[in-house]
Amino acid sequence: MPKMNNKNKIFIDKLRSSGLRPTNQRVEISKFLFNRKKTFHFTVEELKNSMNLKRPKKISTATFYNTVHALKSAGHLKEFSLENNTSCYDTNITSHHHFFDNGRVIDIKSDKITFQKLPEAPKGKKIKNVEVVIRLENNN
Amino acid sequence: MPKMNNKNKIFIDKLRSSGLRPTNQRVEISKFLFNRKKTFHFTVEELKNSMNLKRPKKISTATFYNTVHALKSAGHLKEFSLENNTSCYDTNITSHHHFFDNGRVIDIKSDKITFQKLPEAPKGKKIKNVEVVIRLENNN
DNA sequence: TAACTACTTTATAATTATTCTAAAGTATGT
DNA sequence: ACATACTTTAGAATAATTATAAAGTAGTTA
Ligand SMILES: [Mn+2]
Ligand SMILES: [Mn+2]
Ligand SMILES: [Zn+2]
Ligand SMILES: [Zn+2]
Repeated sequence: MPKMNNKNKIFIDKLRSSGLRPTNQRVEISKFLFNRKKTFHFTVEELKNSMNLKRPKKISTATFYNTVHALKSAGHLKEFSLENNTSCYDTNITSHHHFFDNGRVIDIKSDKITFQKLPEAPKGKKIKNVEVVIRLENNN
Repeated sequence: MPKMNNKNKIFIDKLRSSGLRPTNQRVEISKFLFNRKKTFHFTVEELKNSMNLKRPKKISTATFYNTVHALKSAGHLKEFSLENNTSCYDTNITSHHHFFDNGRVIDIKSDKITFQKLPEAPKGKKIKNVEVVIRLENNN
């Protein structure tokens, strides 16, 4: 068996809990996504391009989509739509908000926005979550 | 010249101010969009299907896209992304918020949501707008 | 280890929303 | 009517995503 790299345990666990065997490709993707200090916002295309750029043997598009979807379904990633109608994934799975600054997405911690007034959910419904997008433009 | 139908003036004006000549197809689209009391949220596909359903001579896809884009660029429609990454257009061009209830989009008037706290824009930037999405789910 | 099985990866095809192209149609000004 | 410019349309092209199916790999068993 391949030697169990203990320092990868956390990345492997995210795969396992997503129902995925920790293959080489998947572990590399998981490390690339989660082995960082700051939130990572990415489209699958961006992820694929940046990971494949440096490697001789490319990981296929399908593997990127499959892995990201599984991680998302298991709750290890959040998904939202960018203004050009592509999916953006977010390694910050806590409830939070975003600045949209042209193409760039920036996290806003949940406690930076509080409400004075919020509407009631329509009859028979309840609120699942509340997400705020603050669109930015340049000064002057 | 075709007799100037005065009751269509408002719909024709929206086209003219979007840089479009008021052709038959465009006037019909403009009327379909704006001749209603309540906000209309739609995708181009939905618009095309519902308008073409009843008519013997179909309006082409390109005409729907072109007309909607021109109206949007002129500020007569707003655009946002649905969760399945398709463009949703909104006849309510005032600043407002939305409930997302499964596939359905419902307006929330701007004054129904007020903030206690909002973050500052990053250096060199200012806030263009703030939009809230409240996602709903069924009770129990 | 060999064989068996199940899961993975990949290239490629298919799909969907959208945009582009270019030809044929229509309106407008003279 | 003629010339010109704008429109409509069918169909091709694109881009993001999903599906397919063959070849590869890993885990298990004998
Ligand atoms: Mn998806
Ligand atoms: Mn568009
Ligand atoms: Zn985020
Ligand atoms: Zn609306």
